[in-house]
Formats: sequence, C-alpha cells, structure tokens
Amino acid sequence: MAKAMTEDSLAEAIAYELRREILRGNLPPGAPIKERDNAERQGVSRTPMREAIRILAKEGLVQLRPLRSPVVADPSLSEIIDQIRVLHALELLSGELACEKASDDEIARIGSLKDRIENIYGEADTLDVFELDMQFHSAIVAASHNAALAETHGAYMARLWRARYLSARRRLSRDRVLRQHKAIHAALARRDANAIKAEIAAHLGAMIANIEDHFREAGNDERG
Amino acid sequence: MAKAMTEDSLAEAIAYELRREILRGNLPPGAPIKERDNAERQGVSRTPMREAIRILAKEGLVQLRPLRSPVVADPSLSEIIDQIRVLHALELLSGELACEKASDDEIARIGSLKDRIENIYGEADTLDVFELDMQFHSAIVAASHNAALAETHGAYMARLWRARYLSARRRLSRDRVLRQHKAIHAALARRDANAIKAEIAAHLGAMIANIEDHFREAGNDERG
DNA sequence: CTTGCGAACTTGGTATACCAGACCAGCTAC
DNA sequence: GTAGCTGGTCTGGTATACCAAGTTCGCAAG
Repeated sequence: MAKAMTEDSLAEAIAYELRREILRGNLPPGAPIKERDNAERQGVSRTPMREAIRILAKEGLVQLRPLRSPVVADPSLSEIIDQIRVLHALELLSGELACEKASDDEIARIGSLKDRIENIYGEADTLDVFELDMQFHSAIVAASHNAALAETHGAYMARLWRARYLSARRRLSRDRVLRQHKAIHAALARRDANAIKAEIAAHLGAMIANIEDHFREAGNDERG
Repeated sequence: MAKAMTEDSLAEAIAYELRREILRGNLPPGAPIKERDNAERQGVSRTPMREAIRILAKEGLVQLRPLRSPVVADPSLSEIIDQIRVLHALELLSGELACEKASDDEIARIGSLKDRIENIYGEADTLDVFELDMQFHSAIVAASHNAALAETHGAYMARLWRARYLSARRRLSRDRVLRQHKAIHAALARRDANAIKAEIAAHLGAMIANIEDHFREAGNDERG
C-alpha cells in the first residue's frame, strides 16, 4: 500500500495515518484523541490535527463530545448493524446502476480485483487484503457512474472498516466471501440486476452474521 | 425557524448561517467563499470560518478546490439526479424500516406534520415550508430507528435543499406533493412496506421530473 | 503592437498564542 | 469525618501571525 503523504493537505495525510492507527487497533475504541498530545507526537501543530480529527469524526471513526476529548468511536453491535443496513442499501443501488452503466473495461477490472483478492487472501497482511476488498467494492460503485453514491459509499466503507476487519478475521468466512465475490462479478458480467442484488444481499448478510458472532464471542464488555 | 446561535461551537453556527445564505440564494452557485472576506464580514476569525466551510463542503453545498477559493456548489442536472437516486435508496430503506419499527406516536406525529404542511403550503415563506417538509421526511427516517441512516439522510436533504426548493416552486406539483405525503403516511399507518416504497418512489420520481423541467426552462446557462 | 518576464497581491495552509469552561485535588470549616 | 469550596491544571475553542504557492497585471524588450 502506497503512502498517502502526497495528499493535498497535511490534515488529510494526518487523517489517513490516524485512521490506520485506529483500524490497526493501536488506538482502541474509547481511547481519547487529544489535540495537543497527538499533534506533538506527529510533529505537527494543533490546527491540521484538529482538522484531521474532524474528518474522522465525519466518517464516524471518532466521536466528538462538547467540552471533552474526542474519543475513538466504540459503536455497539446494533449501531454497526444499522450502518451495515445503510451500506447494504447503497450497494444494492450501486449494483443495479452498475449493471446498467458499467463499461466492459470496468467489469474486467472488477474481475481482476476479485482474482487478486483470491490469490493473496490469507497470506498478506489483513489490512492490505482489506484495502483490496475495498477496491473491489469501490470499483463496483465506480462502475455505477454516480459520484454522490461513490462518495457516501466510501464514507461507510471507512466507517465500517473496523467491523469488516473483525468480520474477515473469521476464517470460516473466507471461502464464502470469495465465492460471493465471484458470484457478484458473474452477475455483473451478465448485467443481471436481480442476481447482483441477491448476491450483494447475501454478502452483507454474511457480514452481519460474522459480526454478531464476534460480539457474542468477544463478550459484551461494557458494550451497549 | 429558531436561530441556531445556541450551537455548541461558533463554527457550527457560522455553518448554519452560511447554509441559509446559500439556500436563500444570497450566495449563488459558483460564488467564491473566501475565508478572509467571509470571516471579516461575520466578525469572526478565519479558524471557525474555515471549519464552517469544511462542514458545508462535507455536506456538498460548497466545493473545495486545491489552491483556489472554495465556491458554492453548482451541480449539474445529472449530478443532482445522481444525488436524488441516493436519497431515494435511503428513503426506501427508511420507509421499510419505519413500517417495521415505528411507534404509534411517531406515526401520529408524522401525520400531524403532513397536516401542517397541507395547511400552510402556498401561504408561508417557501423556506419555512421546506423546513416543515424536511421535518416530515426526517420524522419518517427517525421512525426507522437507525441513527446512521438518519445522519446520512439529513446530509442529503441539506445537499438537495436547493434543488428541492427549485422543484417545489413549481405550482403544478403542489397537489401532487400533498397527495403523496398523504399516501406515504397512510401506507405507514397500515405498516405496508411495499406500498410505502411505491409511494416514496413516486414522490422522488416527481421531484426528478420537476427538476428536469426547471433545468429545461431555466436554460443550461453554462451548466454541465 | 505583441510577448515574455517578474513583482506584488491574493489565496489557502500552517503554526502559535491566548481564552474560557470543566474537572480534580486538597484544604478548610462545620 | 465529611461536605463544600477554591485554586490549579487540562481541555478544546478562537484569534492572529507567518508562509508558500498561484494568479494577475504591468512594464519592458523585441
């Protein structure tokens, strides 16, 4: 994964790094993100750090509280499921639109992403697999040729990154995920809107099941 | 509409005022939003003004450009339709969930909002009607008991406020809008998910038609 | 008259300093 | 011993100063 230090602004670069810290778990849910401390640690001033925190807050990874330190978001199971439901609706729309508007090149690219994920799944760093998986889904969204949809979908993917990370670590889900990716790509290649919607529903349903399992196992230590 | 000067931060209050300026048309699409000038005009420093601009940018009302002044967003017809498609998907989900989860009280409140809109439609200030209409739709979303959905839906409502404003000024659409509101409420009262989805689809379809008409009439003066 | 170069101004980006409110610890008075 | 106040300290919020990059306009040379 390429570094993102070439971002337009410092704030975005900081947000990128902070995001990875959060998703990797170095900054666990509930941890405070103090403007001063973090700014000093990363060697920047508070201004861009502040803006970076706002970016992550808008994405839902960080929770702002009036007159308190922002904290890493610690969504409950029900909140995560709510978010997945929205993501689901967005992906259904993108699947439908993609069947209608995707170019053959775009479909081919989606297919090659599917193949790459198959090849590295279970071998490479989980976070890297994730960025590929995100590219797979984002490519479908991009193929729908709807900028607003792409933007909102991207925000939800980032917001659910941690949940998806936890979900994907469940080994039993591996084959299912790969099979579903294949089915989604096949439906898109046939431009079969109903089929792709069904496959996407199954894909998201599996994700919910995984996350429910995770919460059940991990115990609901002071969660809601 | 009550003032929002009681917001947590100055930036949010500025964002609120700026948003109204944009939606009222005092700041027309394409107008530059210079940090220094606007900050001075409103008597604040650049810092909160900057943050306010970022808030509006995230909402899509303002467009940020690297190394250029931000400008009031001037979406093309196709971009607006793309956004409405997303809004449509969100409202379908909210209608479906609301049928399942809404309390009787919530449904009653939605009904009373519908009645209030009927009563003042065409008489009160258009912007006020709009905030009521927004409350009607937001109440349905709230009744779906999905915080993420509510948040994203609210962002799209704000983003499309101007387009909806232009759409609703078309007198011919008045009766249709009121009838559709009534049908949506009735379907919700029956908890008929399929019916509410059909009605919402019609509602959004009418909105697209109105906006297409507007663009056709207004001429595509240097629009994309 | 045209064209190329450069300086000044305008812009957003960043750093720093200051402010006010909230929280906490320790002391004091009952 | 405990409850309540009070000072210090930590926090985010705001203002301001500085910087670098881009645009523009004017002047001079051809």
